[in-house]
Amino acid sequence: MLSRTSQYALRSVLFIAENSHARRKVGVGEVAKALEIPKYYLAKILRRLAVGKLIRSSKGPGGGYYLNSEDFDHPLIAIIESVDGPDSLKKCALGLNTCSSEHPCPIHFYIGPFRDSLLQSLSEITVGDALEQLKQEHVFIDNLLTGDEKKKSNSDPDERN
Amino acid sequence: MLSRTSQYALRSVLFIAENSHARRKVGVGEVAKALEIPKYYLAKILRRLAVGKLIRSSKGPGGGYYLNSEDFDHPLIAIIESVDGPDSLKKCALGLNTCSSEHPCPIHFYIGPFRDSLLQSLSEITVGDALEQLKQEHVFIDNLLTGDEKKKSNSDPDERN
DNA sequence: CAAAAAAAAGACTTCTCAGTCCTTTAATAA
DNA sequence: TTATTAAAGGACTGAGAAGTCTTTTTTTTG
Repeated sequence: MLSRTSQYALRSVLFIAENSHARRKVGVGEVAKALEIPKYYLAKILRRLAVGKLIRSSKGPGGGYYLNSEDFDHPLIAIIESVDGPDSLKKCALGLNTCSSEHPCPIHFYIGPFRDSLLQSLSEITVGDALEQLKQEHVFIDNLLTGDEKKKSNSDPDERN
Repeated sequence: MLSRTSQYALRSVLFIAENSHARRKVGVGEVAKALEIPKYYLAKILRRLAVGKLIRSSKGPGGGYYLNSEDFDHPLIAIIESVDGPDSLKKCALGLNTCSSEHPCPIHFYIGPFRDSLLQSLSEITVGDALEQLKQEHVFIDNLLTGDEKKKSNSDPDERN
């Protein structure tokens, strides 16, 4: 469905969004540990995201990754395409290069609508939207690994971890 | 979306269904050529399908692959799972092993419904259904490669090729 | 300025999927 | 019963994704 790389990317961006701002950045190690992603592999992914201007980075002590306000407006699809290449979702959808609405294969009929609406969702939903959704569900992105739900009573997100 | 292997598998089963019966079997070479699938790779896939009792095979002269009447009742998902392993579609959907309705990630909300209906479609639609669909569209499965539509005026399917 | 901290860069390994080829087994037919 | 035909089985290769490690660059701060 989604490559592991783009799953990592999506989760990381959401985690960084939850846990950072221009004055409180998060490092690769922190993200890797929280989301249980191989650290050095994650570093590469974050670099690609930073090059694509989907997240920000700064070097040196106190450095790390963070989002600025515009970055919350990127659609989720941008993150996927940034790490997996453009059209990665579109081209892997059917497999038949000549399968189309004019020459539909039976699979086309079932998969087509699914892929289209998935694509539309991912293009509409922004990082900010997704974050909002998490908040409404009282879920932190890094909780999804263990399944234990942190109480949202702790006010300062910087205190987590 | 679907692995290339399961795409090969689906198309092959439909092709075999269209072009064979217990007394007129088709060989790997024939399928491979018609569907433009690497022959030796296809052989492996067909073997897995045969072991999974989704298609039949017989050795020796006049041998090859074919479907018997029960085989038309298998849902398409069975073919996919037979070659890609069980739950291949379910588990690749989100990537998060603990993502569930109780602990939904934001992607879950957007992907979930589509994936569920896709999964349901693939579980409902049988090989026979898909074949019916093709017939209604006046399409042969091996036409989907080139896009040129064969006229369905030729009555005996054995005559094709 | 020097030391430390963190990302950036790049070389390298590992694993899985896809694809190829060769040998063996089983079934048919002459 | 022997030759032929086709699947079954297994060894091997290649490409790309995923993962690891080391060195370099940049930035901060004492």
